[in-house]
Amino acid sequence: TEASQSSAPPSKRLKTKQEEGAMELANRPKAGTGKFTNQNLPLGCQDGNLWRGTYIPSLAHWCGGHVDPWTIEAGELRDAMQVIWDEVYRDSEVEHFITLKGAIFHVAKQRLNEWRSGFAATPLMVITTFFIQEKFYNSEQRTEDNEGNNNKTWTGMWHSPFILQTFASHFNFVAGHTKIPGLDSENITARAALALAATAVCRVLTLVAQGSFQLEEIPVAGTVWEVIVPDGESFGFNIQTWGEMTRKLLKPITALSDANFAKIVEGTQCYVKTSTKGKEKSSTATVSDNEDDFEDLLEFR
DNA sequence: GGGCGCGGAACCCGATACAA
DNA sequence: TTGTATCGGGTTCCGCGCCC
Repeated sequence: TEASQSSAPPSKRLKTKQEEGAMELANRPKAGTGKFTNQNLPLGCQDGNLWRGTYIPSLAHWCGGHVDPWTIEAGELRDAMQVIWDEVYRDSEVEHFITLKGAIFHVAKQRLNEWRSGFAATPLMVITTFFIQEKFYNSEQRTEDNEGNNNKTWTGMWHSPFILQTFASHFNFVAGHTKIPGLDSENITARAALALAATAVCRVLTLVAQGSFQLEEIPVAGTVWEVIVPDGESFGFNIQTWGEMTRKLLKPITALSDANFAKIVEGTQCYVKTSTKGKEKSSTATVSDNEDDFEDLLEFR
């Protein structure tokens, strides 16, 4: 499988011990909170770290594939969950029919929310690091780049380390995903994830251009920086503000040849965490300076 | 090498904020 | 109100360095 050949399997934290307290809880949300938790999942599905180590990555892998990740219809998501479930737990005793009201659906959606919020958080961190390292933050340049929502400025975006690093966080999240024949998962190419990554970077640069992105130095031992972004729908990473951008980007990304897309993925590999050896320090040291000569969104060289 | 301790990443959950 | 997304931080575990 492609997973087994990946040179960088960032082996999710392994759960060696079995869940002690997960014994006999009813398939019902915890009293009071009304929220499902892992404890409500079918007994045994977390054994061997299958749930977090395989099931969730496989689901995110599917979500990052070719569909608009903002608008996956619940029924369609459920169906995909079911197919993945049947495959991941094929050899174990754990059978389950997933329902829209059940624990699996809700807990998995929670994990998917965190998957998507990772797209929002990564470029914040990356670009913050960039500003600090390059000491750009206090210069006036940050307001000169009023690229905003202008798609023209996004030509050749595959070269941007910001986007590649953000894209890489997707591969870190889905590490451990397994082959799901029922979803043709081997041919899923993370195009939606790239669209999300590009959108997320665009969001942060837009915040910077708007002056909505504040860096504050926290006076403690050592130097700690805090990123401050205002609350509110227009500043967040959500479908209302960024769904359209994602959809627009998804079109040309979908139209890319497999070969060219593979080149992009290859470009992310230096940012994908490796397991043990050759632990690449994912610094931003390779920020390039040739951002001016992009001609076409789809250009490759 | 093997045990130990530390630092930090990953995972998860409850609280909170926000939307329907 | 109920339902959903996000935040903050507690807990667990990994990986590394240190000492024996």
